[in-house]
Amino acid sequence: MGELSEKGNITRARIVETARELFHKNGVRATSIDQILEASGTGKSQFYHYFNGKEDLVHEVLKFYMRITRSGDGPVRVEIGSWEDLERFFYDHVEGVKMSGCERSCPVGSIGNELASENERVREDVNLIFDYMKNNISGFLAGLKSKGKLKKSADPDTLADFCIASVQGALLLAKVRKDAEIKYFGEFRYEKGE
Amino acid sequence: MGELSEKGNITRARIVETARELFHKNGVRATSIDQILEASGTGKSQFYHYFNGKEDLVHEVLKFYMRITRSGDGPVRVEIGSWEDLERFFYDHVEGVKMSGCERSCPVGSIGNELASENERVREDVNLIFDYMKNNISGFLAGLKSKGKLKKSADPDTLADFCIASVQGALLLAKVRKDAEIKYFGEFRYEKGE
Amino acid sequence: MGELSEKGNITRARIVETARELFHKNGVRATSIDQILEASGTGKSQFYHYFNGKEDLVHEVLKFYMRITRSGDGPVRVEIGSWEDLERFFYDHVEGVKMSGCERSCPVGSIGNELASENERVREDVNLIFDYMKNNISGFLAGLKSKGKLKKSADPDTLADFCIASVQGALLLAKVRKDAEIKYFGEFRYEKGE
Amino acid sequence: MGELSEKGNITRARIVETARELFHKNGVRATSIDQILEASGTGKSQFYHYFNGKEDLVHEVLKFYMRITRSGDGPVRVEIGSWEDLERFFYDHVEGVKMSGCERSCPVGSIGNELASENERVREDVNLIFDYMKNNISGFLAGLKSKGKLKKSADPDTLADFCIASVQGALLLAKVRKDAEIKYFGEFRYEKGE
DNA sequence: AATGAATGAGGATTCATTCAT
DNA sequence: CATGAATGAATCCTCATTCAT
Repeated sequence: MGELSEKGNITRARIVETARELFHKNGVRATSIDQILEASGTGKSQFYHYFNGKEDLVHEVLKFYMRITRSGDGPVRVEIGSWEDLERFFYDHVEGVKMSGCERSCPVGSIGNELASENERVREDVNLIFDYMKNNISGFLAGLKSKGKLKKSADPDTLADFCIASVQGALLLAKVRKDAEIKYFGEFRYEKGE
Repeated sequence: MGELSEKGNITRARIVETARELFHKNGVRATSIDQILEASGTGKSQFYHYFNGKEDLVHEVLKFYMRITRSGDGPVRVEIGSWEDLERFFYDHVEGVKMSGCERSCPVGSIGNELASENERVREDVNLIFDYMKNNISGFLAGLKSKGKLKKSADPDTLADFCIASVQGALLLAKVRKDAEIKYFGEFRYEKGE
Repeated sequence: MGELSEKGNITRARIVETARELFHKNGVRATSIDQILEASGTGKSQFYHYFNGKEDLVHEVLKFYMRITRSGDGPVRVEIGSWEDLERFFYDHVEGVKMSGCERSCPVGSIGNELASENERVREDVNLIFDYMKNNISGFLAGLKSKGKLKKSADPDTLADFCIASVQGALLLAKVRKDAEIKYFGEFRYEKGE
Repeated sequence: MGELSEKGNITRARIVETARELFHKNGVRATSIDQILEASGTGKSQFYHYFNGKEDLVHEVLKFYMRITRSGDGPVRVEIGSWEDLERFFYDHVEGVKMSGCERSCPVGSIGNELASENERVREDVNLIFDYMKNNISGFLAGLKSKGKLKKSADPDTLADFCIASVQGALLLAKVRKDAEIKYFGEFRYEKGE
């Protein structure tokens, strides 16, 4: 019933998944299409049947990240309803880094860092993902604030940005240090305090 | 009197400076040596007279960042002796981003993000720079703590890491958003409070 | 039914054949890949579709020589069943040199001479070809000896080596002299005598 | 009294000696001028003060070989006055190969093989050296013949060529096999026989 | 939907050689 | 005699992409 056959979808998905993995591991520019096709066991020009080019593939990878971020199927759960959820949001990220032997930072942030200045669509894709997470966090904080459970001076938007930035920076540090011992996430807890 | 003639040093320095600029603007992989040589007005193969290869050039660029970080000649002053200094440390970074029209993040962090996993020397170079900044900050905080001017629960090392990570993440966010309105740096101020 | 399509094989074979010719004429290092591709009328980067690099191409060329040596399809017939065959083995080589205007020596020996010290695989390839020829000769001589038709003191292996070496050296001399008047091959005949 | 100062001659000689060594080890084309200058500790463009170019250097190296061949200062003594001398001529060559771990063949023959077809002067240089050795041998054999100590059917020139070729081929074989066990040189002894 | 051959521009690097001092 | 910076063509190789089947 779909516009693509089942098998086609599978091939396509395999390409995206392999690309996602290699982009995360080595970066976008450091990953050639040939590499992706070989790693995914796909014939050479299947690629151009499913995608318009490398840029399109990057877009698809980012769409994938957006999807699992929204659905909660990914390693980072971003539905924030409690301080515990927020803390878990931090530690989900850390777990991801640890699982890679601390050799990778955030896959979305990395792509943003590498391509945002030269590719507007990529920039927007990454922005959307960051914004989605940020809104989830600021929504939670705004709720707290409306119930008087947050310092008056605290601005939910500002703090949510702070969370996103801290996570991105922390993962980069972990990669550069090859060490994911991140202690400062606990600092955010102070917000809770009266 | 130097080990290299004056003229040689000039050509070499011009290459490093141009590379630094282009690496920051477009990333290392996105910058070809030809581009660097053309932009620096250097003949085609002077490059290999002065450097062993691209990796060597990246190393030189990072050494440059280390040098200006230590000497304080760069846009970011990293001698921290007061809360004002710390705040200025944050805003120096932000200014750098704004000056680029928010199209760039931290040049050092970017290189780390792009190459740390594939190039151990680069990883170490970036690590050294981060550590230098971190130590300056934690030194200041430790001084405060010893004078009882910091919360007992606060750990200088942890908070210094937090500062570095926040800055790195904030610059990435600014780039992805094309907007450097970063408000949360003020949050760090709370440490001062008793 | 083959593992490569017919057309692909043709392009690939054309590259190998052109390389073989140019390697023989000018040497391996003196022959650039661009030259090969231009001479074979192949698009610039087809080469890396079929070969892993120049070394791989040299290997293929040597495999080709091994093949025609075994099959007897080449200019040198190496099945030795009589003194006439052995003599012909010498003169086949000489004919090859003469046909090139005495500007080339043995294509296999040349490659060995140029690359054996830096490339183990090439060394082994050349060695295999020499050994194949040597074994054919020593087999013939051993047969003679068992029938008492060779001097007792004569060692088939030693004499076979002698044949190979003489041919290689003779072709080199012919090239250096631009003259293929080689008379001494007749000397080997003496073995026959009681 | 010479046209070049003593020091100049030393520098020049050092370049030639280093080139000779590297040409023998790796081949002429595989040896860059930079390599030679670095290995000889010579400043970059001293080279063009003493030589007209790489070709000129090759010529000088071959002249060096000619000189030590004539003078007998080299590893191969080429004055042939007895069967023992001739045998020694063979084994001097073999010793040279063994000393290099069997990784090299004849330095003169190698250069001839690599460059004779593209460089007439080199071809002539190599030819001269081969001819000098050949004449020494044929002179000895002619003397024997005139005294009736050689088979009537034996032609001194032909046999001398045979000697040169055998040596060249044998050294190539030794290199390709990484084994300098050469037994067949004894075969030449038969000439002595009645 | 699939195959893989073909394209050609561009990337990093090396080289022999010349020039300015 | 000596230094080493500068040149630019050439070399090997990779890449994203298109074409023919």
